[in-house]
Amino acid sequence: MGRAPCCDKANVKRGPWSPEEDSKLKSYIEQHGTGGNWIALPQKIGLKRCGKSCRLRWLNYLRPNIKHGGFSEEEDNLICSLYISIGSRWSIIAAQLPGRTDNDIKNYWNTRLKKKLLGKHRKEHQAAARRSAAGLKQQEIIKRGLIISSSNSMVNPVAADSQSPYWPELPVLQVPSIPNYSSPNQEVAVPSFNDHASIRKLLIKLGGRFHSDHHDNVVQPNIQDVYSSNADIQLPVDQFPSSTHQIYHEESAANMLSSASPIAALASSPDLFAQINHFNNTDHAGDGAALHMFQGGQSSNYLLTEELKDIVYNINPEKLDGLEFLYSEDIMIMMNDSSISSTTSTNTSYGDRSTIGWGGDQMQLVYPTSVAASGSDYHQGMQRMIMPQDQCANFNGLSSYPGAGVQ
DNA sequence: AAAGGACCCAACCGCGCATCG
DNA sequence: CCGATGCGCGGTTGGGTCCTT
Repeated sequence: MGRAPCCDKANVKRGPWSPEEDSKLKSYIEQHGTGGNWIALPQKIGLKRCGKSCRLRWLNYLRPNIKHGGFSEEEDNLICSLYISIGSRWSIIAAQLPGRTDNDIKNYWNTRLKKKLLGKHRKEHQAAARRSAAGLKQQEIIKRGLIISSSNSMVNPVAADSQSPYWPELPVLQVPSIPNYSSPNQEVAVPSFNDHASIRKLLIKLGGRFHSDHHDNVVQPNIQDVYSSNADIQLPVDQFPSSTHQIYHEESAANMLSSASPIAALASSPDLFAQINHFNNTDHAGDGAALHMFQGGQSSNYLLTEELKDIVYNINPEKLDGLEFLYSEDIMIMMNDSSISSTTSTNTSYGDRSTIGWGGDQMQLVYPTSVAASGSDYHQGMQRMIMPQDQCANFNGLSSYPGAGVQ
C-alpha cells in the first residue's frame, strides 16, 4: 500500500505555471514568507496548486538571485569535482554554486556535462590510440576542465600510465577552492578532478570500466556487483576484507573487530590514521571527532581519506557548525546544539554512511542499519560498537589526540 | 518544407527523514 | 514509543524546441 497523496490531485492544477500564478506566489512569499507550511500555502493565496509544487516553483524559479543556464568553466569544474567526491548529492553541490539550484545542476549534469565528459573520453581514447599507433605527438588532451592544451606532455599514453592504458598523462589545472567553514579566513581546495585518478574515478562512476585494473595492486569492484552505486571505491588488495557484505550487514561487533575488518586494517595503517588525527586536531569538527567512514556495504581505507574531504570541505556548513559532542562513560554520540537532528541529517546527507568517533578511552562506531532511524530515537535502527581500550591502543595516534579523555 | 529524432528542462513523483502530538 | 504529517531530496517524465535528414 502506498502512502497517502500530499494533496487532492483531482483538484489541483498541474503542469507549467502561468505568469499570474507566479506573480501571486512570489508577491505573497515576499510579503509574508512561506509561513512554515507549504501544504497550507496555496489555499491561503487562492492557488489551485499542490504545496509541493509551490515550493518547487519558488525554490527553483521565483526566489531571488536565481541563475539559469550559462554555466561557466569554473562551475563545470566545481560540479565535476564535487560529483567525484560526493556523487549525486545535488543539493550539497548546489550549495557551493551561488544562484544555482539543485534541479538546475542536476539537469545540466544529466543533459550536458555527463555526455560531454563521456564523449570527450571516448573521443580522446580513440584519438590517443590513433596517435599512439602512429607515434604522433600528443596534443589537445583536456578542455573545459578535462580537455585543455597540454604543454608538457609528449608521452605515449600507454607508457605514461601503467594503471590504465586509456589515459595519457594529464597536465595540472588550477584547482577551484571554496571557503573553509571551520576556519573562515582560509580557503581549501575542492578535491580536484583534474588528475588521472580523479578522472578515472569519475568515468567509472559514469559507467566506464578499466579492464586493466587487475594488473595493478588495486581492487576495482565490478560495477555490476551488489553495490553498484559505490563503484568509486579502490582498496589495496592486501587490506581488502574477505567479505565486506558480511562484515557490514551482520552488524556484529565481533565482525567489526575481526581481523578482516577495515577497522583492523586501519589500525595497521599509521599514515591513514595520522590523517584522521590531523583533521581532528585542526578543529574541523569541534572538540571531538566524527568521521564518516563507511559507505553502504563497502568501505576501505582509501575511501576514508576521500570521506574526510567530504566532511571537511563539502558538507553543508550549518551542519558542521552546529556539531558538538556528548560523552558518557562508554560512548560518545555526536549531536548538535539542540537536538540530534544535525547528526541524523548528516547521516541523511551522506546516505548510509556511518559515523565514527572517539573520546575518552574508547572508540565507538555509530552506523545506521538498513532500517533507518526514525522518530526522535537516534539509536533506533542504529548499532553501536564500543571499542575497548586495548583495541584503541592499536590505533596509532589515538592516545595523543587532544580530545581523548577530555569531557 | 516536413517529418521525426534528439535534446532540454520544468515539473512531478515517491521515498526517507524530522517533527510533533 | 508510535503514528501522522510535512519537508527535502534525487530520480524520472512529458512536452516544447531544436536539429537533422
